[in-house]
Amino acid sequence: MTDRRAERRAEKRASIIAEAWALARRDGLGALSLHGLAGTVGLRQPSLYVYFDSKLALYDALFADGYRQLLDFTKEREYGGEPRAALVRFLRDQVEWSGADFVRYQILFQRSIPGFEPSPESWAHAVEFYEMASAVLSAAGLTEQCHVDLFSALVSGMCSQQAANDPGGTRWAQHADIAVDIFLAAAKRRSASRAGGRK
Amino acid sequence: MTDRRAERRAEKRASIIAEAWALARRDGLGALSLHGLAGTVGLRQPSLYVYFDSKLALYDALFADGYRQLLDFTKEREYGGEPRAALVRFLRDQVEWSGADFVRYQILFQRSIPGFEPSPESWAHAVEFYEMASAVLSAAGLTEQCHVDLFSALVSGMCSQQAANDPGGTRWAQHADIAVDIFLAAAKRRSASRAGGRK
DNA sequence: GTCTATACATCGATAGAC
DNA sequence: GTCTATCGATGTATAGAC
Repeated sequence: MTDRRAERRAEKRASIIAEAWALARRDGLGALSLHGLAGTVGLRQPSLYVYFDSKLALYDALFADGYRQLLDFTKEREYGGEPRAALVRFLRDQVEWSGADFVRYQILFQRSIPGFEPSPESWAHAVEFYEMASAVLSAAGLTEQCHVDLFSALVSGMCSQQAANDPGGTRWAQHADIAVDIFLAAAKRRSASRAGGRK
Repeated sequence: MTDRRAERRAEKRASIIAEAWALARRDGLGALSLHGLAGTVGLRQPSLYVYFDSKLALYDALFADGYRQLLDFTKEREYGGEPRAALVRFLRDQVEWSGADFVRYQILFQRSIPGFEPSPESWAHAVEFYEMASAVLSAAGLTEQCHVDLFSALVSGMCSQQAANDPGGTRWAQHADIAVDIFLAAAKRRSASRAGGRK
């Protein structure tokens, strides 16, 4: 009985979040208002406080939901198998996923809302994702810290350019294989030069 | 006479812009308000309209001022001389410069203010900068379009990580030389494989 | 859980006196 | 060029009835 009630409540909360995404995509993340959001879900603005403690709590819910989407997306694909090919697919998928929704990218990876700081519970999702990502990198032989840092920066840059300049497209995603080649060659050279350093 | 008046006016405008930077750094770019800004420069809020047509015009002035700073910074350094070393210096300087001021990075390279679009005059500064930057790249032998795109994405990613996660530091800037090595090696391999393609 | 009503603050922008 | 005064809209949040 109480389960049923909690379930209804969770469904409604989810529908509010879904509308918040739509509204933010239309007007901009920073222009999101509780009045406007309430209107689109058939409520009055004060009723939103039944589901969210504050506006920042709503942003936090969006943040958590965005990472939840990213984790689902990443898990349902398999990045096992041949490591180099897996890394290429991973990179391309990440860049395309970022380009699919600019405001989602914005709230997950940019700090654009004054005063918003993700809660520890929401951060936990982010941490889980970064652990999955680094596993894919190291499986392909990208283990040197500086190479990992640079590759991460490259992923970040490709994603931001894709999201900002070619949303929904593949202008940067299409270079995934070349990007991986470049870095794996560097990693190989590095280990070779270390092995040959005795001469 | 009129020169004198125009000069005074320009000075005051510049001081308002300087205070706007300080305020945005303190409260966040999106939290900047004309009331607050007027207070810090010893004016009442309506008086700001003597210097800026609207709030978006103020953001546009910040955008133009930020690129002006970037152009000055880039021009006063010389990126002539040995091309590889020049590219390394260029990359390191750009990343450090981005990390020196997060809100400046934010307004120049991210789209975080709903409704703000730089004016054509302000965009001209941006274009001038990108022409300088691509000259440094091509001098070092980075001419393949996909390599240029990927290197640009890498610069963007290093700058954003530096600005967001280690402002004022060198955690990403210090990898400039390795980053350049990686890309120049790729460019060299590419041209070599093309030359040997006849076999 | 949803509503009405409202408090209370802030904001951008304009009008008009000086 | 700066001011006072004010408009009008918007915004978050709370109190209390149902």
